[in-house]
Amino acid sequence: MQSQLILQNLAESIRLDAVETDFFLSLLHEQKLRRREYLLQAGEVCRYQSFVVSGCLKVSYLDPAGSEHVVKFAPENWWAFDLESFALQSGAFYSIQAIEDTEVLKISRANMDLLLDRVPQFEKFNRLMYQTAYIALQRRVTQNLASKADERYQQFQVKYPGLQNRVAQKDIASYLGVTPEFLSSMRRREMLMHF
Amino acid sequence: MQSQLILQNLAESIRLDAVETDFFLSLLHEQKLRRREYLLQAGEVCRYQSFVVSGCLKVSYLDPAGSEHVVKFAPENWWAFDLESFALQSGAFYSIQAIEDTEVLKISRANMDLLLDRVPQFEKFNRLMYQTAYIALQRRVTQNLASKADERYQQFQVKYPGLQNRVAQKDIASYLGVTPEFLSSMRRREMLMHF
DNA sequence: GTAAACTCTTAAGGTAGATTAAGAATCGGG
DNA sequence: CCCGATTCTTAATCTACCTTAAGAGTTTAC
Repeated sequence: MQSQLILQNLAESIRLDAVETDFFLSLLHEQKLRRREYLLQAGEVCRYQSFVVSGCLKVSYLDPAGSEHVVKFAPENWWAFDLESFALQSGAFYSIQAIEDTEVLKISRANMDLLLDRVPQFEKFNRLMYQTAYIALQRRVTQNLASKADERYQQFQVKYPGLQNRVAQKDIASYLGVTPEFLSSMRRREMLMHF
Repeated sequence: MQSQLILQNLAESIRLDAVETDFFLSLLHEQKLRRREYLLQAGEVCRYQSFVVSGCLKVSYLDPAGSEHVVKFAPENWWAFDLESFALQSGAFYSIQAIEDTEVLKISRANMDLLLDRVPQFEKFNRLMYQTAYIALQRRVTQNLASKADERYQQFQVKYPGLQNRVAQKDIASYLGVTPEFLSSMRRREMLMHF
């Protein structure tokens, strides 16, 4: 199992000893997804919290009119799950789909509860994850209110460096909240400006 | 002290005995604000978590270009604080201002820590508050992506029933992410449709 | 390996919502 | 109670972004 990246990720917020580390690793499941395969479909209960080891996922919402809105991308070293559905074990609002062949390590709700019980450190990890998620979301809301499409495009490039070359234009457009046609024309204008 | 409403609010998520209730109440501070007075200014550290007993607050963000974006309203029975600033004791991103004469009950960060220590029930209360805040925000993001100004106006009316008559049009416009002029013309269209 | 199905681009025309301006209504301070 | 400052409205003009359409490039499926 490719455990190095996830341990590194944990180490950013908590410190575990060898026994705790092994216990944590024993609770993980490995899963490989092909491009376009779903990790979670809207409506299902989100039973796992997933960490991306390689590849890339997209988290998106299908509105009643049938158009897709990409809410976030999760390339390697990102966590992806429907927080609401995982916490309440209710039907998921979002779908999670692989946009490249992707490998994830995931932990079930039951195992996470076990972990919280046996290794109290994870309370902190969880709390920080919630906090970070909330703060990131808040920032995105206020930025979206305050900036136009081209500024949001720049912010996307800062937040996800290099990802523009791995993700379909239409998905980037959806993330930015514009049509693919408009993104295309923004990109052209941007290129022309460099000559 | 007007403690009835806040106890009722707590009772929605946790159950306290008489001793715990008294201890909780002993940690609260009362504060009265005049219309236009600030409870928190952007940049300050948010030292209190505040509950609105009467009146109404607005939480807003001043973008670099100097225009205001209202993020939420807090009429009676709502909590208001800058979650990020309160949690990390960092400079606040948002300002909180009274838009009517307002009475709040607030608890300091230190007292909240004390409370968490002595009455573990509040761990749950806090976790639920974070969770709810996150979920509400997430809903707002996806709704905003998926709907136009007039639909958002309807959603505002559902979320804050009766508030349209208490809040300035310009603040509602800012909350919806449109100009006051455009809100005005939406309202006119809406009225005309009823004849 | 080729047809069908997506995806990206370009361009023309359309619309939601911004901007500017100016008058009417309302509010707030002395 | 009055005057200045906000706030709300209406209307004209403008712009960011959408829609539709169509051709070129790229994947996918058989």
